[in-house]
Amino acid sequence: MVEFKDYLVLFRQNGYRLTSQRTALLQTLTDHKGEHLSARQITENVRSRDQNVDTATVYRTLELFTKLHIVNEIKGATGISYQIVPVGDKHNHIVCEECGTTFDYSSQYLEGLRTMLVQDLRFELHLEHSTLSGVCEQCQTNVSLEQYGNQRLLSRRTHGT
Amino acid sequence: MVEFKDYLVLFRQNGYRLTSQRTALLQTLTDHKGEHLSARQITENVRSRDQNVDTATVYRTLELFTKLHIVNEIKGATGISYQIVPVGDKHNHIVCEECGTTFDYSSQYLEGLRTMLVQDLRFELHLEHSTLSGVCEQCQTNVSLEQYGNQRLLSRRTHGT
DNA sequence: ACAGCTATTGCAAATAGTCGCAATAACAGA
DNA sequence: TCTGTTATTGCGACTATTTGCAATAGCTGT
Ligand SMILES: [Mn+2]
Ligand SMILES: [Mn+2]
Ligand SMILES: [Zn+2]
Ligand SMILES: [Zn+2]
Repeated sequence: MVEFKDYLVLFRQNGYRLTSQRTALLQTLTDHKGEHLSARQITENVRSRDQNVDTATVYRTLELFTKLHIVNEIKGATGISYQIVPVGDKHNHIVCEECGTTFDYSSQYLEGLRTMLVQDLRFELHLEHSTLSGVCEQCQTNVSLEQYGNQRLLSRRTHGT
Repeated sequence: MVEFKDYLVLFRQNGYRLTSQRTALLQTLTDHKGEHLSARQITENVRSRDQNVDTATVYRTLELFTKLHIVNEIKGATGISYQIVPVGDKHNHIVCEECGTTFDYSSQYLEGLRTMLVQDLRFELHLEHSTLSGVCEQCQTNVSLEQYGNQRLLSRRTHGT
């Protein structure tokens, strides 16, 4: 309650209101700091505290929180997930296209890119929440990669059993 | 038909088959090279050539093509869109969080990041298809930005009309 | 050209996510 | 504390995306 004073200020400053539903969402998200929660998981958890919050409200709230940078929207292999923005632990995500694992890495890696984009394109990159993809170390060795033009291929040769 | 020989090889090599539906998809996508098409647009266009392709097939095909890097999946402000991978014109996307515009920029900007991730984390980044977000030049000047902790806020002060 | 194997498809049913709207509840101002 | 304004919510309807399964059609080998 009193912990969310910062959020309350943030809401007020932008013309939004702090409702019981939003508080429930914040509670759920902070309780699972560091985890990647799906919309469904969030809905269920929120409902365990505030009986009948509608899914529409959850989605609308998640969208708002994302705009306000209260949460990060992460597009992993299993779909979209959310996590409260980790203060003091700014990290971004890279997803392995082979095994689907999501890895964290420091935002510092993006500083160079950020600088270049600002200089050349005047575009101010937000580096608190991005998801890039590629192939992790393990999958690079396990899998026999091949070339097709300039692109990597799937390793899988046969389907089914 | 004969143009898609490369894709046929790609399919075969990985145990996939070149069906009439996949050909229709390829046709549609190449016809709109450079554009960002929604699943709906693709479905409609595909149906104009191959009467009754089901939406399920379209989604499944799009997923396959994405895995094979035949198409890029782009998450813009209006939702998800697809485009056939542009050979010789490798570019990535940055979306403005304010106005929703999607901008293209050369993959070269990501080379530095790619090198670092390989060296430090042994993660092989795929830089043919990424979408980052931030604020474009126009919105930076138009909008009065404020600070909250370390994060940028929305500009909007009041809602409604 | 034919046969067998199995990847792929359409269909239908299930989920997930979105939207308009009238009722409600924050909140700024008195 | 009371009041007016309007952001927000729940609900129902709607659209989008996913999934299981039996029928179909690529493809490889003969
Ligand atoms: Mn994380
Ligand atoms: Mn583009
Ligand atoms: Zn992996
Ligand atoms: Zn903009």
